[in-house]
Amino acid sequence: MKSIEEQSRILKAIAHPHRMEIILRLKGDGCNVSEIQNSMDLPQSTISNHLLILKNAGILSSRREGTTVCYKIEIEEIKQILDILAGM
Amino acid sequence: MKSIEEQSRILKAIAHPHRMEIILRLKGDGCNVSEIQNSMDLPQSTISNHLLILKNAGILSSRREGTTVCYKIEIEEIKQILDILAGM
DNA sequence: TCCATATATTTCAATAATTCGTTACTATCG
DNA sequence: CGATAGTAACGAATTATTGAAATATATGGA
Repeated sequence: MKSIEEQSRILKAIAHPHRMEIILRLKGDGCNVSEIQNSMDLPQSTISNHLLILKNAGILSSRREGTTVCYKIEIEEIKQILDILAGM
Repeated sequence: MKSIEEQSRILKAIAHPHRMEIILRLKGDGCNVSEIQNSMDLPQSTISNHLLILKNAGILSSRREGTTVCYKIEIEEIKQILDILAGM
């Protein structure tokens, strides 16, 4: 069971419009960075930065697949939280 | 259905250890500010500021009861989200 | 009205987050 | 090996958040 500090670090990582969009995209099939970039009108470095923040928070993992990198949601509960928010 | 921006504004308001503790206290019976202050070792102005942030986000409402002020959680979903986090 | 208690507001310094251009790395292909 | 595509890291400018002291306001009672 995580401490309040850990819980709030996770929440803070999600609590940003761009990062929420990124997670929503990863919830479906989308996986590599280019796809995310193409669907969001932001510079590559900005997307990469947000991905790193989510990864450092333990929310995403990444693995290289040849020349691209595939990101994936590691914490199931994150999806539940986004679902609750989406239904508000 | 709220926009991503609105959703992230709500999340951002919760995503702070002090504010999460405040919400946890309000989930139970606790209600007025002094009780919260006494159970958390923080200056009054700090608590008051956090309460304001939560109120501005629409998460809490307040009503005066004589000399004290009673706060209450207005968004049920917030409790669900905290429950999910607590179970992680 | 004056006081004591409860809560809110203002304000400021310190710190942290955000964005994005540029540069560096990594893997594949010819 | 050199070129190219995908991604990460660096660094600087801007903006947001945090915590707390000082101050203000509200309420009820003497």
